[in-house]
Amino acid sequence: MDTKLTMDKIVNLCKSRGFVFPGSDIYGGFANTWDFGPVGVELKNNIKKAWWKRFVQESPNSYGVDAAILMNPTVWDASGHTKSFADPKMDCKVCKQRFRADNLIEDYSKGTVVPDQMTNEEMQAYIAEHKVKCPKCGSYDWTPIRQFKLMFETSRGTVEGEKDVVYLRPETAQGEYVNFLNVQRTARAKVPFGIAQIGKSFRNEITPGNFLFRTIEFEQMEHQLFCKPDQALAEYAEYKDKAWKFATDIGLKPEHLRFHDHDKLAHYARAACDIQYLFPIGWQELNGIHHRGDYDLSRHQEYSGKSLLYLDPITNEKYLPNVVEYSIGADRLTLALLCEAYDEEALEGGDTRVVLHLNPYIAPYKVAIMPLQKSLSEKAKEVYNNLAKYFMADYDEAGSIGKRYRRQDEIGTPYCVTIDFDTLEDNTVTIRDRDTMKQERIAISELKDYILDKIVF
RNA sequence: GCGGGAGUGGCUCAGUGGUAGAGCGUCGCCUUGCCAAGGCGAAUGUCGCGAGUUCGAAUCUCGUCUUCCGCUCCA
Repeated sequence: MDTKLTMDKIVNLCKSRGFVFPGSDIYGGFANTWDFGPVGVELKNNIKKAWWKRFVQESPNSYGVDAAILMNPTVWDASGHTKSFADPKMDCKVCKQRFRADNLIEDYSKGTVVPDQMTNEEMQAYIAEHKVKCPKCGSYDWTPIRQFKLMFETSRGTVEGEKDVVYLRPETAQGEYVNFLNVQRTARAKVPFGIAQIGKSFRNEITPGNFLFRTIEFEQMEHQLFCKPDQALAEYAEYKDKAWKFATDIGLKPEHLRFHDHDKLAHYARAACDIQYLFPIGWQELNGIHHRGDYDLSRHQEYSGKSLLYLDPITNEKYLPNVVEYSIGADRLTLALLCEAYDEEALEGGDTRVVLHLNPYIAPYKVAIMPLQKSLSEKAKEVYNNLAKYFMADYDEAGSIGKRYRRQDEIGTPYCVTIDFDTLEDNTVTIRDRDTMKQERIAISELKDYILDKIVF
């Protein structure tokens, strides 16, 4: 059997076992959208829980928010998205390549013209006047400039014709920035402190999707640390360690992770670095850590007209904190963990089993209860009902016992419990470990604590 | 948006003009009783959709939709 991991194998397992289905499946799908199924939603929720636990629950100076997806449109002017997230594109009619008009002008003029200051009409006139040619094929045969918007637009309005454009947020970060003082005041937080948020973002990208890797709707897990400007670089460095520790703790192998520092920085960033993961499609970004300086707070101060200065209660200094942002895609992390956990193991007798070696904390089901025979189902259901009060448990009485083990292996269930005839006599069961396939006999009364001990993050 | 491939049961595919098949999977029963065993049985398809050609279309023609792979970006 070919044991090389491919994205196809992950996609197929996800579809057949109920992790992830194509979005709008019965209509033939909808590109770059995916629906999480019964076990997928458990997995993803557990991943989010683990992240929240690490970055909020166990971080005494961090606080959560859940901001609205639809924000006052001025927020996106302040953040720079209405400008930078709408690219003026032109297609070469000869070779069918698409280019950004501003890049064409910048390259043609060798930097002597600043297209950022130009309107689309001016850019188009410039290109016509200088007969700027296609960099690829050398032709001069362009389509008109079309605004390619990366933000999804919708409208708000009660009267037809009097609508205002509003945007589906392209990132969650602004929800934390605009609530900076609200959180600081109500939590009585002292700098440095963090605001965390998990939520959906939307980007209208024409992109190769690579399954969950890039989707038009995705969930971000973000932590924004507000700190004193002279401490920002130190915090930034510390965040690299924190991000790395979380990635490895949740189950990604260090040899599949690496740092990647950015040379070219986004308009808001003073320093930026990614952690990349070795996906089946190669090294790709898993999360980003950005030192954003006071860009965001100063812009929001400017556009809102509200002071966002922090008053240090000890030194009485007044200043605009700097922000260190740590952001990771929940869907992307889910994909990475599926890739990491996926294994095709050769068994004695030439058999193979597909098994997901997931961290027990994030596994969809913690335990599967299986009666050896259907005549034992009453006792088995009793055990199941008791355990289901504490964590996700599965119940399976269909097919041979071996087949049921394999089914649980494929969805990463760390423990399988079988109820046999001895159980009726002495109230003990066999518990089998997913990774080692070792079995041991324990009392029903100890089952709950036995499993709870193993599923701590 | 452009170029190229592809759409037949849940999955993988066969079927090139005569009103749909296999394997796997699923479900039920029997058997077995701790790692995908075996037997019997069952369900699931207006062959992506819409026109056209034809006595007759999964099969030929046109259109359309969806999806996958390449071109721009990013968590």
